[in-house]
Amino acid sequence: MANSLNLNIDRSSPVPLYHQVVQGIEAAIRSGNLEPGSKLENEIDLAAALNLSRPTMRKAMDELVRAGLLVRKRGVGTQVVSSQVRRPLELSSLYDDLVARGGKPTTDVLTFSHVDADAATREKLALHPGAKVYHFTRLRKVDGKPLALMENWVRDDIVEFDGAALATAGLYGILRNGGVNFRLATQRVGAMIANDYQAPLLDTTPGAALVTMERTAVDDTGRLVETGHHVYRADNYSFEMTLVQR
Amino acid sequence: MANSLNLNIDRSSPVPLYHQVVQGIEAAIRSGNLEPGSKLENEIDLAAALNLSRPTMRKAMDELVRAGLLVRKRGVGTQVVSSQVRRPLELSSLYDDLVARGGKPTTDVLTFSHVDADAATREKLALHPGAKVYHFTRLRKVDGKPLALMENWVRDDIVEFDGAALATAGLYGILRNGGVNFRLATQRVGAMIANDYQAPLLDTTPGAALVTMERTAVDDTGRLVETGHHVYRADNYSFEMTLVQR
DNA sequence: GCATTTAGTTTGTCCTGACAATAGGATGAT
DNA sequence: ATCATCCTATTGTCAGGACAAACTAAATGC
Repeated sequence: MANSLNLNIDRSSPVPLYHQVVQGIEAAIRSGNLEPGSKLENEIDLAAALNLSRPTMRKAMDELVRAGLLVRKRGVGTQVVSSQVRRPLELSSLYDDLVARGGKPTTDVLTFSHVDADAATREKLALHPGAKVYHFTRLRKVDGKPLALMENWVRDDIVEFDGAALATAGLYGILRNGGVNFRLATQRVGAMIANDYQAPLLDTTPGAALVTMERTAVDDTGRLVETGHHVYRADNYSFEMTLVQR
Repeated sequence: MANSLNLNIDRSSPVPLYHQVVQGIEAAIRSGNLEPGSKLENEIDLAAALNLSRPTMRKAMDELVRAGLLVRKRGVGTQVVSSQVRRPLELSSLYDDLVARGGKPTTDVLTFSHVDADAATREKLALHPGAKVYHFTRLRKVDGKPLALMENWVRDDIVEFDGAALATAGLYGILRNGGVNFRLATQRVGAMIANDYQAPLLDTTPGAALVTMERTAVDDTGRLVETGHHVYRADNYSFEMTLVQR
């Protein structure tokens, strides 16, 4: 539709050009300026219009395809994907999620200790026998209502921890401040029944459905930094994700 | 570690060069030939060793980084990520998953109908009022044991459906045979308690934990082809995924 | 001995250019 | 009118080069 999408590319900005394009197109889509189903101009013309090379333009569109916002077809063109598609799965913590949604998260630190890692934890974090970890359980509330019960184990050779800090900042925030750059995480989502310990903390009854999530996070040096087991009230929380065919 | 990883690149193959590299390195990692934590040669030398250009080599490594198998750091190098990392989330059906694992899946078609889409379905598939859809429920078993109860709605203007075909082939297989090229899907994973209808079908008791999954799939033309609501026994199934920081 | 600078290595970004593969419509023959 | 063929538009793949930015480690100065 020759929608010339008037983007501003700032060549003096430290933000890479392709990323500026990603942000621009994403904003145009989310604002409705680019309608779902509409066709974009072809790569060559778009690149020329913005004074960019085709590889740069292509890299930007690659990201948007991966994010599930665009669909490409050889010989045909590129199309904005029909709405419904939300943000893809990102490596962010629940705390970040809640802050982004405008909720007011608070955290109760239920237990905090610095202990020898047991066999299961050593396996998950690839630690030597005798290594110690921080182990703690937290209860996350939003606007006073309990949402998640979290149990975590963190290597002790990266950041000095204390229980008080955990009450005011998210785990990932503390680790990032301590110089940890997260790169990837594996997580497993399942379900279980609330037991007698969990139910009162989450303000529900034993036997209620809970969503479970286990996650292990890796930093940019390849270290397994943190592993955790979280449970959420099923009526409050679910995991949404976008899968892209490759 | 100058691990020269002896790959064979076949320039006459229809498989893109960068993808051959992806497959080669992935195989080397999964076979243990490239150990977790070990460092790869730098991009330039690797490209030269395989007689490829650096952009091609880079594209291959990009994919592996996204897949969570490699970690890169400017000025330092590229490293094989510590094991633990399984396959990332892909757009495949449960049927495909089970076949890949070597199980013997069978399917009972419980109900099958061709009906007017209700408001909720029209919203999910972006259909006009009065449009019709195929609606069916299936019970998926592996080696005779029930695993998943699935309820799906499919547009009726793409592929002609009949209940018998569903008993022998997976939904996605039928649609793919009908010319549908899936591109992406959004799904939401949560939990619920088995009710009186679900429990006997899944060979469990009312009140047991179930994993729920809702999915809507989009094809390469942007059409919302299929939406479904599946439930799994929590003791048999969970969703595993790899999240990559961008 | 310690902090600072400097040089080297490696990945990150960006460019120009070229050809291949595919889809879809236009064209032409039957 | 129908079918096969050609043409065009568009994305997919690949090459080679250049410079920037970040990190490491060695050399330097105090």
